[in-house]
Amino acid sequence: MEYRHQEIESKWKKYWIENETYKVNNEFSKPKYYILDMFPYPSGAGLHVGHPLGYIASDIVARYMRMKGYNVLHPMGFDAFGLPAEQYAIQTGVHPLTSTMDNIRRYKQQLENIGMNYDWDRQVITCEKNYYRWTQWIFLQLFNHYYDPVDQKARSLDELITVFEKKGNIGCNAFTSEELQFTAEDWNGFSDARKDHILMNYRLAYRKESHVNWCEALGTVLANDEIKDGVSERGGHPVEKKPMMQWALRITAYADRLLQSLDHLEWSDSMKLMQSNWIGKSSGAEINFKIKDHLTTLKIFTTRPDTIFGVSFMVIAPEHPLVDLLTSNHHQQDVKSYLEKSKLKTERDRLSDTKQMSGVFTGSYCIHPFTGEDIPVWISDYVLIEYGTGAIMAVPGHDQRDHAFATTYSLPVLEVIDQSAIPNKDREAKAGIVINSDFLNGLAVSDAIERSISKIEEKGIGKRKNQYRLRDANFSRQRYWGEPIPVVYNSEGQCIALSPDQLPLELPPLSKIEPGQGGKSPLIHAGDWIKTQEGMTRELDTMPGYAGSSWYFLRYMDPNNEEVFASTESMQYWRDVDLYIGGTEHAVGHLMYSRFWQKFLFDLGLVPVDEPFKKLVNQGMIQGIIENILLVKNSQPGQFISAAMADQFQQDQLVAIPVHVGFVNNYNSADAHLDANGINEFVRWKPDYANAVFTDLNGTYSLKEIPEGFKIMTRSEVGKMSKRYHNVVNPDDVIAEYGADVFRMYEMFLGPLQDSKPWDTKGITGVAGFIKKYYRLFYHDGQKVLLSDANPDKEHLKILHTCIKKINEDIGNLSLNTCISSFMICVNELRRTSCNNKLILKDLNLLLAPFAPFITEEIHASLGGDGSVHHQTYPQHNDSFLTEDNISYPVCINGKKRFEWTVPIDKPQLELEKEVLLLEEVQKWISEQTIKKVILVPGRMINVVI
RNA sequence: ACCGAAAUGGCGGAACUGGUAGACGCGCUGGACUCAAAAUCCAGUAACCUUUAAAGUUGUGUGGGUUCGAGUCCCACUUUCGGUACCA
Repeated sequence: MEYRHQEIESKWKKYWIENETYKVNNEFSKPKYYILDMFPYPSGAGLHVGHPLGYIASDIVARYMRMKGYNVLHPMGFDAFGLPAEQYAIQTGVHPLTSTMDNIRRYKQQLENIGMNYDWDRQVITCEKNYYRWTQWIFLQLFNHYYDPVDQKARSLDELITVFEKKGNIGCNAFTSEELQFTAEDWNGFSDARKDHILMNYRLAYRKESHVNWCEALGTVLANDEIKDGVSERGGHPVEKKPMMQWALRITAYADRLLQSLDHLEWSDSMKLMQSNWIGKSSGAEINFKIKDHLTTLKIFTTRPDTIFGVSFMVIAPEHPLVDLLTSNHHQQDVKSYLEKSKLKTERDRLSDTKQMSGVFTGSYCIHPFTGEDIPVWISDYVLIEYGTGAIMAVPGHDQRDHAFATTYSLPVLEVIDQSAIPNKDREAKAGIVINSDFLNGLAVSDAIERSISKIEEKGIGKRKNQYRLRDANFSRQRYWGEPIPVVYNSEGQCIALSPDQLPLELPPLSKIEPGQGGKSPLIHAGDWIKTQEGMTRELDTMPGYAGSSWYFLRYMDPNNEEVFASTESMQYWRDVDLYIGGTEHAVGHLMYSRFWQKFLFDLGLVPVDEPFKKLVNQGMIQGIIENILLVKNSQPGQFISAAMADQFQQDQLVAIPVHVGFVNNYNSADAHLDANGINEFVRWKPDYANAVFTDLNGTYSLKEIPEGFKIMTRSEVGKMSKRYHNVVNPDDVIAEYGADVFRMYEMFLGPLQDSKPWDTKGITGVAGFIKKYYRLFYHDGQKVLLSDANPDKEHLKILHTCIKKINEDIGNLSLNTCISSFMICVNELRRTSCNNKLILKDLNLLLAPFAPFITEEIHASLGGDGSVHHQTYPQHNDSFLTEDNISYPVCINGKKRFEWTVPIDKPQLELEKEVLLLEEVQKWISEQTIKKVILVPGRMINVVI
């Protein structure tokens, strides 16, 4: 009888639920281990084979740690608010809550089929009000706190108000985005609205004007994802940047701490580097340039104040508030048309276009603070309004892009650093001696930077400043399917937060989801909900996707608490995540926001540690194969050509249309194609192409004329597995065919956890064969094998303990692919030596349990074991079983291996060195040459150098 | 454009701090069992040169370098993947 996985899996799934095998209690006497996966967004396509890669790995580690005696917290939940559900609702009318809950049910079932050991009583769903109530609560805390950079912590806004009442803000260090000064008298005289406006500059959750992607034709704000090639993906309408009042989180207040505490984390260096580059700290100076014939100044930031004598023009961003003021009458037209062009460009385009610079002269000049010369002010979109002050002093002599710009518009290039003594000099290198620069002449760059800053400060025209690339996080979405922001506005537009006891502010039901006028969120249609009884108006924006995911790991510690987001007691015990596994796609966004929230909550004394994720591992992505069919652009009625003919066309004449991989024959191979059948399926799926024609090397045919054997080759590429590419592979079919244990082990066997790889089931029969062989150690022809109770012999102990040692080491390194190989080797060896020893096989079964939870549970029971196999103690190897008598040395001549030499393991090194030279194989190579030296690495190799 | 990662047989991959390149598995070839097939088991399998063997040569994306010795370290580059609200 073969191993019948379906029967056995459903039997144990049921047992585990009935016996609460995976129930997690706060057992404070045991050491804790918290292992977490990044929870999924429950997409309509279901769980795909890429998700479980990390989930299986963490499931294995969780089971392993439990068998090692830890109290393991390994929860799962759902990041349930998001754009796709809303888009689906717009298309189909199905309410996001309905579709989301359906998807969650499906995901849960799929996860259980894989044999995950989650305690579902701890599940967190971000769109449920008992969860988002606390997301709103944390938002209120952010709203009611400011940041004190001196004490490096968040403080209550009430304290700040008291200070303002007594002393105004002069000499106040609170972190702020406005440099407005006022006295206590000023403050006390301000209107409520004015005070409210000023406090917005301090709150950690605040409102400000930011730029959004506005699509006039669709009447809505678009996510970057909804824009392709600068136009809306839906309908291809133009998209432009538009300023709108938006909520934002003042993450920049925490920039330094987010950077500093990276050092203490067990994250990969590349991950820390990405985070640190994202924060992007740079130091330099902020300088105010006088504007000729105006009273205002132009504030710029530069990291190279040493090159101030090399400034030949200024550049401001097209969105800069001084654009109108600086544009002279004569230049109105040019500026206007330039602004319109650049509005349509995405930020990425603006940064990518480094070869083709564009800009326009304003007609105005700044005055150089030291030379008094006139400096023309230009507008260019290579300067971004969101970074620094949105304006720069351009030094084309020592900055690549300024140089490109100067060349394009024939502006002067001044050299102020002598780099003649520097090899491989590059324009931007901070090395050399300053020249042509008055008081800076003769100084080295680093000294000149210091000197110039002191001079600038002395003159009162600027100051030393650290600048961060990180910018405040936009927290507003003009969407329905997100957490409502718990604030209301009075008739003067003053913003008033709800009190915590008014939470949760529930998302009102909406029968129809569509944007309101002027880009308002669909909540505008929520009728009574909008106005409170007191005559206030509710905030209509909702929170972004990352709100709920910024703190969910805390809720798992105490998921059903009604009084607080999690009790102090439970947080004291679980503290932080010991191992966090998730994809690199969250490298900066989610991980940065979570760290920020954690630090904020830590400042408030609400969590015991200020970093949430001690150790982080990024699993690779399981990619899909995207199969495309090539359409000739602008062809009527639509001509598809075989990819074999693509070279007969210009690249930009063809459009690749992703087709459902199910239609493609020999998918993911050189012969991937659509045959007549596939073409028919394709047309049924995309009826727009019913009249299209299909061309291969032999001719062009309409749908009805397609001859026998006709093939239209597809173009295959590797990419994300996603609903939008119609290439999602579900684990369900694989599990139905081979069983969950095989699926789990195969995903691990594919390669290192951290690597990305395309999904392919080619090798799965190897793992299936392993499970069958394993089963046959215990069952043969439907009969239980009679196992021996004797003491195990030396050979079998060595086979087993070699494996135990390797598995323990490899799980520690998360090298789970090599674990699978080790199991295969072990089982092959035991079979080769016809092992039927019960003690050996029992330990092997324990060893395998975290990887193959079902079959090992079955075998544990059949061996008469107590309770669940997953509650047993994990085997530990014994070195005394692993000793060897002999060792085989590779012998190299000049570093190249020539033969192997087996010697007793305790042979002294000196003897080895002597005897090796006498060997026939060595003599052969020496012949007439002399021996220069012999290198012996004990236990590893011998190299004879001649 | 920028940040990060990766590249090893026909394929997925192994090789811990520089020390036997290709473990394990897939695929392929041959054999055993079978009337036959499936399943299972056994053997072989980097390329090249010698038609066997032995021996040898070349080989870890490309080009250089360091070293007795490089898949591993250094420099430059190519391609692929992931990310990007954002270079001062």
